Amino acid sequence: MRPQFLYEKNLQGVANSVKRKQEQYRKIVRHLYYNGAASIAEIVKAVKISQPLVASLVDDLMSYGMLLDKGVGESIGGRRPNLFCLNSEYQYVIGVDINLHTLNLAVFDLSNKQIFREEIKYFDLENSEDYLISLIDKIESMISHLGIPREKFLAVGISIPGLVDAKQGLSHTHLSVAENGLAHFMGERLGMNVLLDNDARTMALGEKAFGKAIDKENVLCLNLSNGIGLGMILNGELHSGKNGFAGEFGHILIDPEGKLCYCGKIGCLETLTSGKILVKNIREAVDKGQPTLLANYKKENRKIDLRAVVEAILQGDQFAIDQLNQMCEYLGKGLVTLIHLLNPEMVIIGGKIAHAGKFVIDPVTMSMNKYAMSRISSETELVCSDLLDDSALMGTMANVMRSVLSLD
Amino acid sequence: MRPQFLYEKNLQGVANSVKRKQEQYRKIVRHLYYNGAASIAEIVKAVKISQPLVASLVDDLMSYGMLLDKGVGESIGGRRPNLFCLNSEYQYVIGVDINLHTLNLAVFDLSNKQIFREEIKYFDLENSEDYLISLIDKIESMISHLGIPREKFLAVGISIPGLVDAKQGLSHTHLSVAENGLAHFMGERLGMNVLLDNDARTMALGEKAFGKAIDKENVLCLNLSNGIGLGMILNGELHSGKNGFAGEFGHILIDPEGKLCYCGKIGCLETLTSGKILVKNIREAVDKGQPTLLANYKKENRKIDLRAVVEAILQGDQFAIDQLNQMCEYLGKGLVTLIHLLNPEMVIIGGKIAHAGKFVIDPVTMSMNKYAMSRISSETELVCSDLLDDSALMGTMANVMRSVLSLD
DNA sequence: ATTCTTTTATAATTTTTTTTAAAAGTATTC
DNA sequence: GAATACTTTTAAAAAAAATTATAAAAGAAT
Repeated sequence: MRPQFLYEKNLQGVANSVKRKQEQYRKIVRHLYYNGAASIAEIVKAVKISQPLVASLVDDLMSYGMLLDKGVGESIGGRRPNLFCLNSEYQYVIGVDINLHTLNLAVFDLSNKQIFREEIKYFDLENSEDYLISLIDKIESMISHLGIPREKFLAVGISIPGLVDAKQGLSHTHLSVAENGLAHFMGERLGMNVLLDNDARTMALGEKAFGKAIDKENVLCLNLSNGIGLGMILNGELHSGKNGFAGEFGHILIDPEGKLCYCGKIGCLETLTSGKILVKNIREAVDKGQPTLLANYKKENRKIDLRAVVEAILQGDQFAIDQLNQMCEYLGKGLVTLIHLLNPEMVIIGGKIAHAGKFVIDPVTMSMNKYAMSRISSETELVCSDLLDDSALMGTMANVMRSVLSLD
Repeated sequence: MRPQFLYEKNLQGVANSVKRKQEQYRKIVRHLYYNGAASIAEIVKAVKISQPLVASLVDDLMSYGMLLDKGVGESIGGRRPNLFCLNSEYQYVIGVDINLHTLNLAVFDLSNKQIFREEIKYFDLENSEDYLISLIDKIESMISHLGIPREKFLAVGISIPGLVDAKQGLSHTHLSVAENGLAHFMGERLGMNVLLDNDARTMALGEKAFGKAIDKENVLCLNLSNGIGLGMILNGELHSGKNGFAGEFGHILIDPEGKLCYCGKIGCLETLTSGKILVKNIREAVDKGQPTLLANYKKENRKIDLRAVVEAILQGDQFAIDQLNQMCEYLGKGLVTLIHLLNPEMVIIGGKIAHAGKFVIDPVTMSMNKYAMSRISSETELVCSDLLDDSALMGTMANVMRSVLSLD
C-alpha cells in the first residue's frame, strides 16, 4: 500500500480486499480532514468501524507519515484520549483561479493553509496555445520555487469562467484549444491529476467547505462580478446538470420587452444587472457630468472599473449606491425565480460586488420581499460571502479534496 | 430477524451486526426489486458481497418467504444459474392519489402490479375532519374487501397537491387540519407507515422508477393539469428544497406587465399558461360564439373541462389547438429558464394536458428553440409521460419502495 | 469425448468484531 | 486528602463474520 492510495480509486485488477482497505483509510483521512484532530474513539463513532481495526488503520497511516500523533487531549471524564491529526505537510494541492484578466495561483497544505499565494495581474485569458504554455510555465516555476517534489502534489484544481464540463474536463468557452480537453492537457504536461470546474461552481464548493455554506444542504452561490455566475449546492451536492451547463442564471428571461443580450436572446438578467452594466452606466453618467466620487477617477486618469465603483459605494457615494440599488431590484427578481424553484436555505453573494456588503444585501432583500411568495422566501437567508476574493481558490482546494476523499 | 426487517431502519439499541445484516438483506432485495429475477452470481456482482455470503443471505430470505426460487435460467456458456426473485405477494403497498375532485386508490404487490385500483369521482378535497374520516374509511374498506391482513402492508404512499414537507409529513395547502401532520395522522389511524409528498414530486418519482426517466440523472417532470406543478430529479435524487417547497414553477415571473396572480404577484407563469386559463379562455370564446367542436358541449349541456378540451384537440379542433399553442409559447419561455438553470437531460410533460401528446410537445419545442441558448437546450429531450394518469399513483409506490429500500 | 464455462458448494484463511481487561483519568465521599 | 466509584480510552484475546481459494456440479462448444 503506497502513499498514493488516496486518489487511486476505481483501480481495476486489484483485489477487493485492497479496495476495501483503501476505503477504510479514506474514511479515516476524510474524517480528520473535515473535522480536525480526533481520538481513536471519536473516529470509531464517525466512520463506523470497530475500535481495534481503527487503531490498526491509524497505526498504518502513521507509519506512512500521513497522520501525526498530537499527544493526549482533554479528558471528558475518563482516561485522556490520544489525538491524531493529518500531517498537513504530507501532500499539497495546487489551486489555479483563472480570470479574464488575472491569474491566481496557490499551493495548499492538507490543513487548507495557503503556503504560497500569487496574484498575476494583466494575465489576459485568450484561447491560444501561448496562454496555455505560459500558464503551465507559471505553475512550474511556482513548483520549483517552492522546492517541493512533484510526487508530493495530490492534484491541481482549476477554476475557469464559462461553460465547463467538469466530468469530462472540458472548458468550452475558454481555452478550448487545449488538446483532449483542458484537464487532460494540463494533466499531461504537469504530470499531475487535474480537476476542472466553472468559477461559480468552484466558489460554491469553496463556500460549502470553508464558507457560510458549511453544514447547509441547499445553497445558491452567486458570483457577481462583471457577469453573473451561479453555483448550486442541492441536496448537499454540487449540481452541474447533464453537461455541466447548469447555472446559466445570467441568461434567464426577466424583461421580455428588454434589450438584446450578447447571447442572442432578449431581456436576459445580464442585460439588466451585472458589473459590466453597472460600470458602463456609471461611466456614461460621469461623461455627462454626473456628480459622484467617481468623477475624480476620470480627472486623475484612473480607470473606472468595478473595484472603483464598489470602493465609491463603500465611501457612501450616493450616485453609485443608487445605480447599484437599481441593479439589485432586477437581481432580486431573478433570485425570486431561483428561490421559488429550488427552495434553498441560503443564498450567498460572492464576486467583486460582494465587497459592497449590506449595500447589495439590503436592496436585494427588499426586492425579494416584493416579488417572492413570503412563505418560501422567508426560509431563505441572504448573505455575503466572507471568503470573498479567495472563494474560487479555496473552492479549487475543496474540489480536489472532495474528489480525492469521496467514498465509493 | 423478523419479516419487518425491511423498513425497520435506524433502529437504536440494536447491535451493529444486526444493522449490517439488515443492510445486506436490503441490498439483495433492492437489486431484485429494481432489476427482477437474478442468479446468485448476478447478485454478487451487483451488491458487492461475496458469493458464499450472498448464497446464505438468499437462503435466509427464502426461508422467510420473501424470495422465491424461479428455477434454472438460461446458460450463458456454462452451468445454468438458479434464478431467484421477490415473492410479489410477500407484501403490499397502498397508493393514495389525492386530487382536487377525485381520489385514486390502489394496492400494489412487490412486482409493482396494481392488484386493486379504484377511482372515486366527486370526492372533493376539503380541509375538514370529515374528509379525513371518509378517506380513511375508503382505505379501510379497500383493505377489508381485499382480505389481506394488515401486517402484509409495507406502507401507504400519498400524493397530494400543494405545498408539502415530505420530511416532516406535513401538507400545508390541503388537509392541514390533520393533527400532527397528515402522515402522522393517517399512520396512526391506519396502523401503518405513511409516506407523503406533493403530486408533482410523486409523479417525478414515478417517472424515475417506471417511466421515461429510468436511468436518467437530471429530469424535470411537469404536471400540467389545472395548475402547473414541477418535480425535479437532480443528480439522480428527488429535489425538495429546504422545506419541501421546491418546484413552484407556476409562480416564477414571466411577464412583468402581466396579470395579477392569486398568489399576490404579477405576471406569474400560471397567469399565462395553465389548464384553468385554457378552459376559461375557451369557455369565454364559446360564449361569444367561437366556432369550435367544444361549442357542441355547451349545446348538449355538457361541461367544458380540461378533459373535453384535450379531446377536442386530439380531434383536430383548430381553435382549441390555437389556444393551446398560445399557452405553450409561454410554457416554453418558462421551461427555458429551468433548462438554463438546471441543464436537465429530459423534460417530461405529465398531467391531463400530456394526453395531447405532440400537440403540446411541438409548440413547446418551438418556443424553446426561440428562447433558449441552443447549446444548452439541444441537450434536453422533451417528451410526454407514458404513465399519464397513472404517474402519481405509480409514484406513491416508487416513493414507498425508495424509502424502504434506501441504503444507509 | 474432451475441453472450457459458468454456477454453486465447501473448506481454509483472513478480516473484523465482540468481549474482556487494563490503563489512566475524573468525581465524590468520608 | 486519600480511597472509592465511575468514566473514558486503549489494548489484547476470543469469537464471529466474511472472504478467498478450492473443488465439484452442470452444462456449452468444439
